[in-house]
Amino acid sequence: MSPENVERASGDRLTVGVAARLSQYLRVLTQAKKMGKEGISSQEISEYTNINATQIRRDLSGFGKFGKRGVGYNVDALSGEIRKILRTQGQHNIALFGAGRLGQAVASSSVFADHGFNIAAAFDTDSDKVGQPIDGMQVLDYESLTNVIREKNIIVAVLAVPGEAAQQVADDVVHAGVKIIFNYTDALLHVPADVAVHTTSPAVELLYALYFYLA
Amino acid sequence: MSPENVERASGDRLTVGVAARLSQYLRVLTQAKKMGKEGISSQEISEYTNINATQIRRDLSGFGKFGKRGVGYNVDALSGEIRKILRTQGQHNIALFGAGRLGQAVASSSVFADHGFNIAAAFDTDSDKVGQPIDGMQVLDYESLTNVIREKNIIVAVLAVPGEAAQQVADDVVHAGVKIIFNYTDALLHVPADVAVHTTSPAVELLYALYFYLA
DNA sequence: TAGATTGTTAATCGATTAACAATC
DNA sequence: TAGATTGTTAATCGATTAACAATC
Repeated sequence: MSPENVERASGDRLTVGVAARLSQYLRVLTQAKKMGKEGISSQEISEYTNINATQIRRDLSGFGKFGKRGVGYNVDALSGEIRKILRTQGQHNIALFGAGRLGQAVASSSVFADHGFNIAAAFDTDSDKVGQPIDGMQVLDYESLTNVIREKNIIVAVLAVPGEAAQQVADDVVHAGVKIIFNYTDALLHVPADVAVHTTSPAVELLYALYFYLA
Repeated sequence: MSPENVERASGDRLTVGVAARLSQYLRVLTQAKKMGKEGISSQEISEYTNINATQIRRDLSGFGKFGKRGVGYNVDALSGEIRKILRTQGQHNIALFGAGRLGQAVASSSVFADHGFNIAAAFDTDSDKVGQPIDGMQVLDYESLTNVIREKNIIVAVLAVPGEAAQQVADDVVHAGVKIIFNYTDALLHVPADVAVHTTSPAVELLYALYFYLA
């Protein structure tokens, strides 16, 4: 083991860049496995992530020799190693807010389940939606959020509500103990410093892809 | 103007990093305007994007002096400047594939419209959905995609179809001339080198947020 | 004037890339 | 053996950060 590996193994935090890239590799590996692929090369991962193949090999070799020269990486084995590094081998309960079309789409998708995230509760303020089924669960009354979040030890909230309601929901879930908010709305959310907000912005990614197409 | 500005103004391509960050700033500015904000500081933009405030000022000052010391930036003016830099002032037609819950959620959202993207056509293979209204349009038959894409000069396709159908749709839209694919499915898409694929992966972002929460 | 925030520099750190020996 | 791909080095480039004068 190189000195660098010893440091890493001894529990240093990953840099933001490394953690983000490892997560990307895991997405590709998870999907590759679903598609029945057993092996994969750094070049293939590169094509799916737009991350340089040398960078990928460099990131991985910082934690061990996971590949076979001339062959590539084993999909299952590499997935396991990355999960270990990211310490995300367990299941995590998450809460979904908003049982509209977007909320239903999120609930019925396998993207969260594939990565160990279990939608443990879904909430809506609309009394017509409360009690209705959503992905095998019942939509819960928004008023019950604090108790449910505490009971089920939920630290991740997914916001699929109207933009106007987003800040109120953010305030309420933070008060109940949520530390990570995944924001599907376009609202700019104010949260305490110890809470992380991730906002999806498809249009932003398009803008930027378009620049490189037009230029 | 510094030599660097002269270079930029003369038509050099932005680096990937700069273009990505400018797009982020534009998302915040667009939303800040919606919320009635007239001015904004680099510190505020930093809070919403998780990009360092010095980095933001540095990025912007490479193109001109857009701010006022002691005051900050004017939201409208700065939006305009960034749009100029990204050359995305016009309207762009995009095509939506899949009129299920996710497709409907995408169509009824304002995220694309806010940034000048006009959903000019929506397609589905399900004959029950074809002809039905979606966000003021009619869902079109999937078979008509090639003609519609060429007629409306569409270079961006948004995929909200089942994962199993994604590669076929990608092949078809590429054949019709699409250059940018926004992939909401979990499929790993094979496309020619001149086509850009952007895959949204909420679970990946959660994984990585969770790492920093757990560590 | 006092407070705030930009624009800019300089130093450091991490990402990117090409190249290639090692080895499957 | 021949071909392929990893693991690793070294050089370069861009991102990050602290610091602070300029100035609103």
